[in-house]
This record gives sequence, C-alpha cells and structure tokens, in this order.
Amino acid sequence: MSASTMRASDRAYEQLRERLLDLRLSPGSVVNEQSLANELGIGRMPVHEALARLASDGFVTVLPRRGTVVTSFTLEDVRNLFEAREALECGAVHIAAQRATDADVAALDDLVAVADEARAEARPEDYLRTDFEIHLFVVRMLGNSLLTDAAERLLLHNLRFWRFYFSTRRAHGTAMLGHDELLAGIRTRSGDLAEQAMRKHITDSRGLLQALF
Amino acid sequence: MSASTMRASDRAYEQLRERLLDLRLSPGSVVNEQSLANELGIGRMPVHEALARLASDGFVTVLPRRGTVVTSFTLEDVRNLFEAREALECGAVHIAAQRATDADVAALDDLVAVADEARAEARPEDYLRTDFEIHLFVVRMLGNSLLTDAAERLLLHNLRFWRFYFSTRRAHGTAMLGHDELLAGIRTRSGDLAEQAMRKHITDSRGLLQALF
DNA sequence: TGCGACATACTGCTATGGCAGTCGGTCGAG
DNA sequence: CTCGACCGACTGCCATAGCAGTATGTCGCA
Repeated sequence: MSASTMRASDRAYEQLRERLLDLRLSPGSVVNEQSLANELGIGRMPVHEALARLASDGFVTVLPRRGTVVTSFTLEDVRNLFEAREALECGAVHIAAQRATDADVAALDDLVAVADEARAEARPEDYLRTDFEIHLFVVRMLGNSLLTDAAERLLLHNLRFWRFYFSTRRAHGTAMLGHDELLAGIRTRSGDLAEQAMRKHITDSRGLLQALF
Repeated sequence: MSASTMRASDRAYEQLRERLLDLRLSPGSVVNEQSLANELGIGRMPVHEALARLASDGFVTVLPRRGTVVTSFTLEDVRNLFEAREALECGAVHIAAQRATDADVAALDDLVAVADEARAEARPEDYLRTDFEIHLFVVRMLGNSLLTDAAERLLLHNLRFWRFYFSTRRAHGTAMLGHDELLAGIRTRSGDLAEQAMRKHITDSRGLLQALF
C-alpha cells in the first residue's frame, strides 16, 4: 500500500513531470540521473526509465551518451503547439458540444467563473491552471481515453510554456483570454459554434503571443 | 555505427512494436521479458524499458507484478479510436488542405492510386498499409511534429486493429473505402470540403464496422 | 603560435543478481 | 465435503557495478 502505484518508476515519472511543469526544472537546464536519484531517494534506474518516458512526451531530450536536457521552447515549437491544439481541440469540442449534459455545462460554468476572477485580479498562475482544467474538461466530456491522453499531452506543454512565459514577462491581463463564447457554444449544444469559438480562442492566444515575441 | 540509433532500448522498442503491429504478438497473449530478451539477443532491461514505453502508447498493459499482456480490442476501444481519429484528423486536414503544395497533391494522387488498386484486387494488407501512409501523409503535410506524433499513435492503433480484423474475417472489398472525395477536397485547397470528406471517410469506416461486430 | 593526437573524466546505458509481490495448488482443520 | 491458511514458483521490479561512448583539457609537434 502506498500513495498511488507502488512502482518507484511511476513515482519518479510523476514527480519529475511535476518539476518540469512548475519550472523547477527550467527549460535548457541539464539534468543528471545520479543527482535526481539522490534527491528522490531512489536508484538511478527508475529515474532513467522515467526520463525515457518524459523524452517520449517531449518534455526532455536525451542526447544518447552526452546528457539529458530539459526541452526549451523555440518559436517553431510554440507555433506547432498552438496549431496542434487548434486541430485537436476544435475537432473534439465539435463532438463534445453535442453531447454536453446539464451537469457538464454547470461544471464548466463554475470553472469559467474561477478563471474570470483570476483574470480580473491578475493572478496568472491561477488563471493558467483553471484554463488548463477547462480545456481538459472539454475533452474529457467525451469519455475517450485515447483522445484525452493526446489532448492532455498538448495541454501540459501549453501550461509549461505559459508558466515560462509569465515567469519572465510581467503579468498583464491582455494575455489571459475569456471563455465566454466557448461556453455559450457548448451551452447551446452547437458543434459548429463551439468549434468556431474554440478556434478563435486558440488563434487569439497565438496572435497576441506573436506580437510579443 | 549501427542501423539507426545505437541504443538497444530503442531497437527493442521498434522491433517489439513491429511484432505488435503485424500481430506476431497477438492481442490477449502474455509476453515475458526474459524470453523476449533471449529472442532479441539483449538483456532484460532494454526489453523492460521498451515495454514501459509501449504500455505508455497503449499497445500493451503491464500488470505491476503479474505479467505483461498485449492489449486486446474491446468494442469501446474501437469506438474511441475512430472518434479520436475523427476529431484529430478532421481538424488537421482542415488546416492541411489550405497549405497543400502541388507536390503534395501529386504524391497523394499516387498513393490513392495504389490504394485503389489494392482495393480492386482485394489485397487487404496492401490496402491497409497504403491507407495508413495516406492518412499519415496528410498530417505530415503540416510539418508539425507534435501533431504528427499524436496522429501516428492513433493510426498505428488503427492499423493494428484492421489487421486483427482481417485476420479473422475473410477479406471483402466493402470494408475498404476510397479516398476520392478526400483527395478532391485537398486538391481544391478547401479546408471545409476536405474536413467533410475526412469525416465521411472515417464515420463510414466506423459504420460498416458496427454492422459486422 | 596553431593544430592534431591522446588521456582523462564525465555522461547515460546495459547486464546481472537478488528482491517483492502475486497466483495456484496443497494440506489440514472444521 | 468445504473452506481457509500456507507454501512454492512464477512474474516484473529495483539496486549496484561496470561498460561504452563523448567532450574537454593537455601535451607534443610542426
């Protein structure tokens, strides 16, 4: 009996992913299996395996016998990220909107309220996490594990990027967009409307980013 | 110097994935790290790591201290697979169609011709592989590695499923659909048309499957 | 001064041995 | 006869040690 799964490999994966997402392992920095193993209090092997999985996810890039480095964000990567999100999430919300239950809409309503509040009070971290949960909630509405896993990967990359972005720039509210139209599209169960709102939401993010890069 | 990357772990991953895709490791069968290591002529550790990655991809499910079993197809899984493909590929082709070059169209034309020939001559294996290449080519047109990786995962699952499907049923051409409308949509650079054609292509596959399950 | 070969120290990678948990059969008690 | 506890054999899992490359600093030579 343990926290979750008893495998040290999985715990290492989760803990390292946590550190990657909150930038304690910052983009561009090199990581060392030995020191990570010491910090986590386990052997080097679970760490090695966890890093291999994280490399498969794209969070780190392992140079075969030189070292492992935390993936940093190039302009092209960020563009690809937004494009991939646009393709996947627009397609997903197109289906999800038509199947939304009243409970789904209510839950989304609450989340959007939280996001709006964080946005109004200029708390970017809270906004980012809530935005992440909103988008993840939308794809989870389909109850499709394949789709959810794929979307979660992209959304985690997105979360990491924005945290990195806000960590260097000063937080200004214009970089935090609303979800009103998206919510409205889902509330009316219109796949086309929701897809259109999602596309606008994502492309707007990309647009205001491009102006500041 | 070696075939590709010199890491035994990667070779094990590729070789095992190959065996999973061509059903030499058939759905439902249990695999043993020791015997696989003996067959591949390497140690147990690279095999263990490769299986962990394959589990992350969903091709095998590892029962923590009981064994590793090749993932079999439930009706729900297949439905999820088609739904995920619909969401992702429709969103992708919507963007890809608008950016298609003449070379892209020509290459797609050739691939579609090959697929049609395989379909006419009732060679399901050739059809499946070409269909895989067609769909992968479409998402690769965007040059987006994030999107390509996500789509490739789904398409590999799709390939494995259909091979499993045709391995038990007798091949009959009605289960092999054409790509004419999809190609036409891309040729005219119409995102909406291409998306519509893709959606029809995928939902038709799902439809004829549901009738035979 | 510049350059090429070499030694060294660093990294991740792999092999091996042994550990931990789980299942199946067996034996004994009720 | 039935049920429960035990014991053995199986699995994946982990730790340690040593291997294999790579980069870097150093020395000798032109």
